[in-house]
Amino acid sequence: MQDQVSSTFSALADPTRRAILARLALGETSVTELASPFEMSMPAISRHLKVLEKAGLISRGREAQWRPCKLQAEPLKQAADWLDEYRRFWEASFDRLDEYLKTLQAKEKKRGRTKN
Amino acid sequence: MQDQVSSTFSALADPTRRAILARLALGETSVTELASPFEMSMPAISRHLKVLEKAGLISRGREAQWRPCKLQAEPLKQAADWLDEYRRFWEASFDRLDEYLKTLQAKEKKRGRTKN
DNA sequence: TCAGTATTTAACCATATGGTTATTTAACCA
DNA sequence: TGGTTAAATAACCATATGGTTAAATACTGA
Repeated sequence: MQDQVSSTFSALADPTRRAILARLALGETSVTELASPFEMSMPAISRHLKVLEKAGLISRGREAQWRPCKLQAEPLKQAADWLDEYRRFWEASFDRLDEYLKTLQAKEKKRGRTKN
Repeated sequence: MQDQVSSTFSALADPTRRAILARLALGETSVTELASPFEMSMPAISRHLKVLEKAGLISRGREAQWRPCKLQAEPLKQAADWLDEYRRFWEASFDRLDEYLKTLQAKEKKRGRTKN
């Protein structure tokens, strides 16, 4: 299989799955209720849930004939941590970013090659 | 096409593309240099770059026969904002999370159905 | 104009993804 | 036991993804 961060981002790349996670943020619930907002067959939802489960984003219990799903946020934290490395790029103004890159290059003692 | 957040997460789901972004965080550079760390043909890299470009994660210039790539962080911010909605789930201890869910349910004035 | 370098595009292939309907499994209830 | 509900699995299909090699394009520089 692939690495954790890849499978997390991959799971999050589908709007249906993100909507499912949003619903689970309100508390755990059954597959049928998770499926209800979508114009999609149960097997389709079932497979989305399998993707989320493999990515560690949900866990499933057993309660009579229901298989309640529950949000597991740890992989989201890892994804957020990855993104956080780039925070300075969207927080800095363009001018300040240029400054930052110049500082970086100064530290690298002109190895040439990369422009700017 | 798909929505912005979907194409961003989708682009980030590949380790090669994340490595390319990591390199671009050091400053803009050519396709050939971006390709050098990988055991992969140039066309493969070229297509990864196209995915990143379509997701708005990079922009490309023209300088003689080079097409320098540059990181564009705005979509990363949107992805981070999406994830941030779930921060409380990984920051809260399990006990505190349970408390939070109970509070939520209290507000909902027992509509029944969802357990916990 | 011609040769070389950088990059993209074309054509192809294998596997993954996301959906469907039909069937099966698991548990409840009477 | 048999009928009902919840959910997963099987079998199938179309399209997307990620790689390849070979060819085309865009620019440089003599």
